[in-house]
Amino acid sequence: MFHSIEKQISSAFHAHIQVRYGIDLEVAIEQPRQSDFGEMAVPAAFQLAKQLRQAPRKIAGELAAEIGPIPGVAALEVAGNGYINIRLDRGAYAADLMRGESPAAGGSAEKIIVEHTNINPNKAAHIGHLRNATLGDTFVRMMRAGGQRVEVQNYIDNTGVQVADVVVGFHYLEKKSLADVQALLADPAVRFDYYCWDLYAHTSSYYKDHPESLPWRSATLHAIEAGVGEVAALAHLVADAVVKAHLKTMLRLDVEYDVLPRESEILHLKFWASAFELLKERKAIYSETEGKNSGCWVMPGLSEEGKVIVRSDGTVTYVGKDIAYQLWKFGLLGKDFYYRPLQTYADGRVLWVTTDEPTATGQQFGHGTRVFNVIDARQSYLQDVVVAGLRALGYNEQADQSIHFNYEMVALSPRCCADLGISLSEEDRKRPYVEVSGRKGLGVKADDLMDSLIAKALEEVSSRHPDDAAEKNLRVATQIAIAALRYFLLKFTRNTVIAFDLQEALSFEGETGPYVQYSAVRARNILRKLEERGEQLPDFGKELDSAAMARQLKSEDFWQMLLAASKVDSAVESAVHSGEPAHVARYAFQLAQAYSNFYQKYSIIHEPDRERKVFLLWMTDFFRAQLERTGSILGIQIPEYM
RNA sequence: GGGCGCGUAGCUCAGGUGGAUAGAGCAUCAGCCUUCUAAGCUGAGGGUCGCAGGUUCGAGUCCUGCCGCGCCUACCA
Repeated sequence: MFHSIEKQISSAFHAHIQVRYGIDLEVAIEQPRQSDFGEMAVPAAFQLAKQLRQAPRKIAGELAAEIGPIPGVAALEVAGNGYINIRLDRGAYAADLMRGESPAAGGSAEKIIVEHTNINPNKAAHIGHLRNATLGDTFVRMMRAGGQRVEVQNYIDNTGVQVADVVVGFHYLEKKSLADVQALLADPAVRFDYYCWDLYAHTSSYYKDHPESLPWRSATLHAIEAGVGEVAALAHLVADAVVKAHLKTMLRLDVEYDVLPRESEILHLKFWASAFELLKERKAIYSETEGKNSGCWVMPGLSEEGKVIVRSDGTVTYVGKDIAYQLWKFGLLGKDFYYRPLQTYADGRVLWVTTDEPTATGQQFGHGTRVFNVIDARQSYLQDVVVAGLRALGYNEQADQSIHFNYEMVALSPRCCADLGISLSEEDRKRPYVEVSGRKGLGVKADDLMDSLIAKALEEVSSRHPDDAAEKNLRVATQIAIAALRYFLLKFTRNTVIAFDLQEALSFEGETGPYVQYSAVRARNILRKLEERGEQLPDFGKELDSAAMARQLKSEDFWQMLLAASKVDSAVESAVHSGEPAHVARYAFQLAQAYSNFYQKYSIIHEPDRERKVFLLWMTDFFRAQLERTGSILGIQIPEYM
């Protein structure tokens, strides 16, 4: 609503300036810092001042006097040394809001692919993975809210070194057979992903103490790549089981995917071979004959010595496979996966996984026009190599549409390490934060964190609602815990290193997810209480015409609140544009704050004046709807009670 | 050495394309529950926006240099 008026005003000024001064000016609309300056401010006079060689104030005066009426606008005022401040017609604005907005047309031909989560399937997910998944999932929700077509991919590297290391742990260190590991999986007392977490750390430290055992790793990798024998079967067993655990962990956060492209299929379907031919044919890589990279296929340009794509032993590096995958995402590889359904989510969405066997499903993925790779900032260099690869192949357009949606890592604060009983080296203790390391087994497991949050929320909920069923309280506590976690991970902008602090993450007060939920729950409570008293929710359309709205909105307080609540779309759109889910989180908080304030200040159900009461109820209902909508974009559900 | 990022209140962080008196949460202090849920609300204190220049009507924001911190810079992923 707010957004469409902004556009109207901008184009009205644009047209007028074109006619009056013959200047084609992109008219910006700002929001005044002080609310009593009006709802919008046009700084166009400043921009014109240079070209016209006149004082901004004088130009602003001319513009305001001559532009004529603009629909929805009540008044134009010249202020400061050249701002034109705009006051909207409040009654008309509110009446429009009540009528409901015309849904965003959207529906462009664009198909956006977002790849996120991408956890190596060799251990339990940790807090760093949660930041990735939450960021990716929220960004997807933001774009889908704007009517975009988005496909979510979660890449599974089920044949890599990390999986191999856990297999080494089972096979060489623990001397477990395939059947032994199957038994382990069947044992309900064992959390398999946690077991692997420890085993991975164990194997890593074993290599360190016994470097002579490193050939185990390459032998295992070769067996996995060849795809035969017990070791290969073991690798599949481990990876599949851990993937299943990750999906379950992510589902707790309401994170869903459309497809899991797996490295094993990239291997078996020879995606790399196609990409390799393409790269050679178009001279994007060359065979190095001297220096330290002698015998390798190298991509030039990125560093002095170039980036090795194919090692001297003929095996391809990770980046090479990534280039093939990126080509596939754009439909440029000339090859495709086959797919089979893996599971169906509660909302009906089907999750597919790649396979190398032809299937009759007719399902298709990929062929995107834009690709977002949600990958942490430490991998910027590799992402640059992938994009450079596309460019070297002549795919400049796709290179431009390949976006590394990067974010900084989650580290642990020293206090957090102390709380968790993690002992630090002398060196680490001096640092502002400590990097999470799967290899060292250093980190906070995602499920443990969620469990702590739920336990804490449950304590609160049951003390407030001792009479409600335990099962119901648990459901509410879970919703609160997840909201707290998602909000915590989203409130930081992407390039901020999160020094994870348990105390802070466990907080449900102030700028948190539960605060947002609480505000919406209160709004709902009022509407419910009204019905419990035997009153009916008024027919707002009938009782509040624009004249009534205008009377009520003479109150600056009400007007400012309504204005704030009507900006969901512009907030989300600008957050999509800047690629910052944190901006949506912040907006949700501001919305909640505004309603909390309103709730505290005005008595709604007990308001004696009928028109005012109906208006207050309408505001309550409007806020409720806007809070729920913004919450759902953040992946935050509003509980029944709190 | 090179590349990227960061430095804003005691702490943790926001501050689209330069714009009006630099904001929020936490913490601290002082108030508000017989009245729609106190996971809340009101108020107070707290700032040389790392430092120094530059660009202009105007700089936390743009440019240069310096200082401090982090990440990356593998024939690991």
